[in-house]
Amino acid sequence: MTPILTSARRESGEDRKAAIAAAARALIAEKGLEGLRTRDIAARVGINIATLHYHVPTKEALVALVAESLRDDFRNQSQSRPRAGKSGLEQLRMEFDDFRETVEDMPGLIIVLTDLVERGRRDPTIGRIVAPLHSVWRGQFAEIFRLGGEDGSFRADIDPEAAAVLATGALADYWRFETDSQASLDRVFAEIERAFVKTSIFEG
Amino acid sequence: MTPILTSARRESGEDRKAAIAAAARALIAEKGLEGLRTRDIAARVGINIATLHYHVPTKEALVALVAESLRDDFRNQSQSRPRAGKSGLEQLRMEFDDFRETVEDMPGLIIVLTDLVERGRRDPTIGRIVAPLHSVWRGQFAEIFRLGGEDGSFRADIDPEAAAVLATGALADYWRFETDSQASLDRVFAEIERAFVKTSIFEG
Amino acid sequence: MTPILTSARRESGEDRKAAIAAAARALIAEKGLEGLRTRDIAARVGINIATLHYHVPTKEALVALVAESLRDDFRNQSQSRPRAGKSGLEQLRMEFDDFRETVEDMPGLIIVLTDLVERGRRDPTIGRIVAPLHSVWRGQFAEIFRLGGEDGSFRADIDPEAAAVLATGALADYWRFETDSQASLDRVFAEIERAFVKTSIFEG
Amino acid sequence: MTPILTSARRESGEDRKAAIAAAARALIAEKGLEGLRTRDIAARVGINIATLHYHVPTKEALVALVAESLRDDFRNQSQSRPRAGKSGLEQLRMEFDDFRETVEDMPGLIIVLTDLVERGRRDPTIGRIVAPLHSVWRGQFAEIFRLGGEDGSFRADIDPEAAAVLATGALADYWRFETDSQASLDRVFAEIERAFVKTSIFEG
DNA sequence: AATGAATGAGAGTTCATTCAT
DNA sequence: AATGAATGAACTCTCATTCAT
Repeated sequence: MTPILTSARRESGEDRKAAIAAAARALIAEKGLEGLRTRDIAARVGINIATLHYHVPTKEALVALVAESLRDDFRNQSQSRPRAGKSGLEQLRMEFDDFRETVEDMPGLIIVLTDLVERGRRDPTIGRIVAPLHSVWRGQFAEIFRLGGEDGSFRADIDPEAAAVLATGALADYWRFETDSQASLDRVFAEIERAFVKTSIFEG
Repeated sequence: MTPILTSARRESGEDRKAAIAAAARALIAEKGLEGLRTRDIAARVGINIATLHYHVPTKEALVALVAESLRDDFRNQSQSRPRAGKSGLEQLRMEFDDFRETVEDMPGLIIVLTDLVERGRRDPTIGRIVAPLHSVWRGQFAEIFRLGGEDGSFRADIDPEAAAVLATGALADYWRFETDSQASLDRVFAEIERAFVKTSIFEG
Repeated sequence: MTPILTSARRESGEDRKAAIAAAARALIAEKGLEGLRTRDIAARVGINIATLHYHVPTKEALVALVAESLRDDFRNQSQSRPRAGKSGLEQLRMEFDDFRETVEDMPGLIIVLTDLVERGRRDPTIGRIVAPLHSVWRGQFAEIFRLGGEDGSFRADIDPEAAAVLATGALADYWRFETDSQASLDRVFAEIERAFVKTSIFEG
Repeated sequence: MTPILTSARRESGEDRKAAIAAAARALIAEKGLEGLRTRDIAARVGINIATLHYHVPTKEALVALVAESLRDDFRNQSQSRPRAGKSGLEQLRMEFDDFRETVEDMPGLIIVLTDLVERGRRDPTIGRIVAPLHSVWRGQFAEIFRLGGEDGSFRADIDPEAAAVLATGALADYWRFETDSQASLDRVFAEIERAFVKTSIFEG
């Protein structure tokens, strides 16, 4: 993501912070938030621990930094595909594509997110940054289901918020336990579609 | 934190182990697995740390003990309601009741489970004990959906395994983020039903 | 040495003590006095730690017990060969045979002795028991050299005590570092002989 | 035990390491390797335990450090006296002087060496560092005896390696048990000389 | 902006010993 | 004579953080 090896002797504060966030994310993905050590981050960035603390004073601030970096990535991705004019079903499939892409390109991202969310339940500082992250994701699904309910691509009796819980929950759950079997991701996608798409009279 | 009065001076090994497991579960629910300290457990049980180590030699063994205690609780609950002769839909509703009951009676249980599952992904010892736990739960849903697909209470084109991912994912996801709003649990239940129940022609 | 496996439920105090001493010696030979753990001894004897403490109240007493057991073994061995009427050289060779036998039959014995001697320098209780042990051994050599000086098998100007230091030192030193090379033990024996045996005029 | 005044607040890493090694050696001499406690070393140096671990990460590394420090001291001493052009007997006497000097100036040194050698038999890491130490010492004696055998100051039939075992063994053994009586050290020296020096015909 | 050195607080674990039965 | 359970004291080691330069 951010150039790690470029660690010139004196870098601007923002560049360093970005490098630190990247290193922290990689390490969380590897060993979990629980196993995150400031020394490991410093080593990965190629700086001294004291220097790390110069840029990011406490570990809490560090986790917040990671949370922000994560949020930014999410924002960028969700804005990269134009949604305007698409039907609910089409947008749902775009979300599926996004998810698959994320799973493949940045497998760490979701692990890190899950970890932060969990911590956010105990640490309000983190909670305030991370909670929105997940609700934004779920909110996107809710919006899609609302739209699809109206444009007729989904069931008319759909409850957008509840349906979004099913969708995000399924994807997260899949991610947590199905890491290996790529095949079943398609089956989960398919089942989500069947769950919400309007059943024609002739299929019933 | 103050030693509970129930702690008689000398107890049988099994009783002590049970007390230790209970204390550990409570503490994990409070502070997370990450914040679990052997000294806190000992204090809660009302014994010396060395005594704790006498019964449970290492922290790893302790976590394994918690995992087993959790598994036993799950087993007991799932066997307490007779499922024989019920339709898929009826059984699904029984699962909902179970879940609501768990959420209300033992809120810690799911938190602890989630925490252990997460750790199980890195620690094979824990993984071996906990992974089954979640898959058993999902397996129960899969079985219900399979049955309901056949007895006509659910859609004929249902993919039981994938549907189970939706169901367990939704419940777990709900749990993780909706702790407060009791209301929406019903909406999630309802949406799950709508997602899989066979739509009559007249409703379509 | 002492039957270990015979551990019937209730044994006489003396038998138990002997078994404990034997187990302790074996363990010291394996892991050194530093690595000696009361629990290991108990396990080896097949009894509970509390039972071990019933028979031997403290670890210090245990080490003393081992020291005594060692001393008894030494006494027995030194009395097993009749020395009367032999020349100094002959008796020296008998000592060599004893040493080789000990090295082969009870390799642990010397390790344990060395360890105890070292500890005896700090712990007076042990010192009082073990110091004699080594000085008895050296005393035997001194006696032999004195005799051999008089009977003409050794140099007339030999200083028996100092010569004994050479002899015991050489054997102990050999033992400490030459564990593997059996061959050189013979060379050490030979050199000791040459060092003290009277040189005939014709050899000079 | 009270922090020594020499410990300036901030010292260079190498200085600290040297101070740590010195403190460790003193403590080993006092209480033995078995009784060596990291906390005691830190206290003696006047630093925090964590600081001790900053410089020497583990206890094993600490013992290795002590072993190296010992080796360096030995090297320095053995190079301080010019041996060139001396006869075997003269060099032997120089070794005696060295030994007496060591015994008087750094009584701890030999105790520590003995302790490390013993531990080296079980711990390969230490063994690799310490074993050479003793064999170097013995090697020096062997070299002297070889030389003296050739230059005629020692018996022609001397076995240099075996003779070296006698010499080092005697000195080490003397050290181990005669700590107090300075007198007999001279007698041991004298006996070693008589043991190997060529006997003139008239003395025989 | 950077660093080597230092630290307080605490973690899990070990061990000889004792208590109650 | 024997034991399961309990314990105090101590041990090595870890980690986020700070200080002096």
